Amino acid sequence: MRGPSRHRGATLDDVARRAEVSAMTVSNALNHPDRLSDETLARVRAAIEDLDYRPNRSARTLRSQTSRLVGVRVERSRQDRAALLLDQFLHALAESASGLGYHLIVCHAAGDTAELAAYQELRQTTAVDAFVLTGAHRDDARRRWMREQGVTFACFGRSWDLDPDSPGAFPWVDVDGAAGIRAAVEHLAGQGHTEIGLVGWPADSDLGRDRERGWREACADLGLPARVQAHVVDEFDAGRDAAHRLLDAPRGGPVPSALVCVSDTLALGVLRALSERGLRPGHDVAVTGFDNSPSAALTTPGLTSVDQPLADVAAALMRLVDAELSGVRPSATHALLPPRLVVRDSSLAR
Amino acid sequence: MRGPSRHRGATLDDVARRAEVSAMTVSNALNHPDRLSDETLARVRAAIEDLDYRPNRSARTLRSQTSRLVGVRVERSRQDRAALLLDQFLHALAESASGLGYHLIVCHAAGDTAELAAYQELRQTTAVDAFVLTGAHRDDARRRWMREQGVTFACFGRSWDLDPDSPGAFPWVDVDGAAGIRAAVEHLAGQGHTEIGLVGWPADSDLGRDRERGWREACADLGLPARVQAHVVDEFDAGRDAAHRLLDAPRGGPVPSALVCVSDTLALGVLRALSERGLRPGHDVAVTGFDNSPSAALTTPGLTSVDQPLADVAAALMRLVDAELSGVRPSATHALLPPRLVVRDSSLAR
DNA sequence: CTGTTAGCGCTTTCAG
DNA sequence: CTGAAAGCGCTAACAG
Repeated sequence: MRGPSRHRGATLDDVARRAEVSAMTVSNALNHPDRLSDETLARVRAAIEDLDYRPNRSARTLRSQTSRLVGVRVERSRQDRAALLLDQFLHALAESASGLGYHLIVCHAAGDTAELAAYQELRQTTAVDAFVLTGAHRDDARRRWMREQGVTFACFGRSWDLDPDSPGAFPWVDVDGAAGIRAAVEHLAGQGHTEIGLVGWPADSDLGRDRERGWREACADLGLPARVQAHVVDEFDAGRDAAHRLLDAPRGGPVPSALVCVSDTLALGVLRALSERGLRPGHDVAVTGFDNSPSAALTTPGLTSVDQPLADVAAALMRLVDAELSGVRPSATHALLPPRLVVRDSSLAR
Repeated sequence: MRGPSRHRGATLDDVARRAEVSAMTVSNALNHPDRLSDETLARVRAAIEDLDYRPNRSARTLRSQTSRLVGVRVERSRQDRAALLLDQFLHALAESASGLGYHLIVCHAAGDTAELAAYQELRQTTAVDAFVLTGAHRDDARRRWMREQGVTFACFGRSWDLDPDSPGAFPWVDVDGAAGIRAAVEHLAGQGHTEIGLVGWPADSDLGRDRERGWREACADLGLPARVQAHVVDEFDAGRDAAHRLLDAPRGGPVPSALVCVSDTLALGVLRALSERGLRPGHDVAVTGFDNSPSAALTTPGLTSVDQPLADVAAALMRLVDAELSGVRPSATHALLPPRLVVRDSSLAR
């Protein structure tokens, strides 16, 4: 029933014996099926099936120096920030990886130096083929290291400081933050809001500047002022404080009736501030977030938020990695995916 | 500077040559340092250092049939449930693993059958040493499979149907749910509540029954009635509907002034219901959750919740796995860890 | 305490 | 299109 089962499953030789070919032919059936005649291929495949044969990754890696393992760092989540979506992203990445015959190997690291050390260790000990990075910074030390080492990688987060066609360009996938914020602004304008404020990140954040641009451009297109704004770090309390400041309308400035936030964390902080001021979200001040984190759906009132297509991001990243590892010239080395606004009560008057 | 660096780092032979010993001695320096004289050990270690040598996992695995890789499944998170804490748990697990010289390899699976298939694949192709399972069920097919295959594993979630000393017992780590709910009830009683209701899971959930027991026992100890209760699936809307039902006080029954929920998902649903009824959380009806998910801190008002010590759980799980793989008889094959109540505004009168 | 031999399971290389 | 030989880097088993 189970064939000539050795203790740990069938080997290539077992399959070869059964199919009455050499081990090499079985290997070719797996890796270069085009090299075999149809008849032989069918016989080998039947034998593989019969014996429930799976190639041993260690042996393969040892010989071919390629592991079909992709490294990914998992960061510690912070209680003062909405979920990092790691849950969804990692699942999606694992799914896409497995669809292409890869597995994910996880590493953790406390800081930036430790991150590189962890990657290096994974390269040296485990022959990891590639890495998926999240959150590209400008002038990212990680991508410099990857390039130096000649390691394949792809990044969730675009290259802000490099032209996509420049020699330093690297594969990335990102979500169009400006478009997401624009959708939020348009939705709010459709609700009749005319003074739409922004709660953004500090100016040194490329991601934040991109999202801010969406706000500014959408307001301009709609003929609305884009003047009420705050720029704070991505923390709950910072969002809360910012809302208080903006709603206090310093120096008799305009009072926003809607606040667009560049993250759910900030938006949730804004909702807290509204509560503290006795204002009703949606009714008195409309609020939108970004990320569509689990909290957005579960808080009360529900938080309107920009949903990132994480499954698509993950799939695109794995395709890029696979293309590079396969030596295929991919049709594009980067992708900017459109987000989708999920409307909930925090931005509706009733 | 970099020694006789081959293309992909130094090998055992490189180190052996440099230390003027045999390859075997270098191997022993790594795996059985007690077998070497102090003098030789020091020389080998210096050579390892000099060459920045790291053992090749594939070669080691191929030869010794042990990979120091631990498999863990990542599930898709659901938008209608509070974060599964995968973020925090996975990071903690990765950290504990790396402290003991292991790495985590991720697998995904759509259903229960697919899960076993994924584990089997990881065993056959990648020689994964052990698995960490989450969420044990009664009569769990996964642990039966693990046992049949002779695979090492440890489970986040206790064995409900087996005596810890019975032959079928397996290593597990869990959080004491009853104690967590008890803490919530005691806190509410301390706030003056005398009719404390429960929003629990269906009776077929062992985990839910355990938490319910905490409520029942705490109420009994405090001389309070434990009579208002609902049992629903773990979804936001189910919690919301349950709260409406309980607060409608069917048949003129008692109206609870506090609701203890067995999950944050349910508690967040309850908060939504309060809002729909124009009731103020904490002031009119106190609410507590379980998990201390990110949403608990970020919703308004903040949700009082039972925090699970995930870092401790992860560390204990990896210790169990390591003990079993090392053939060490562990001092205990399971651990029940105490949770900690985090009090926020949802359970405070002001 | 240290070294020799052999081979884990696969794929690269090169011949047929 | 198929196969034989060799060896990836390491460690188990044994010998000295």
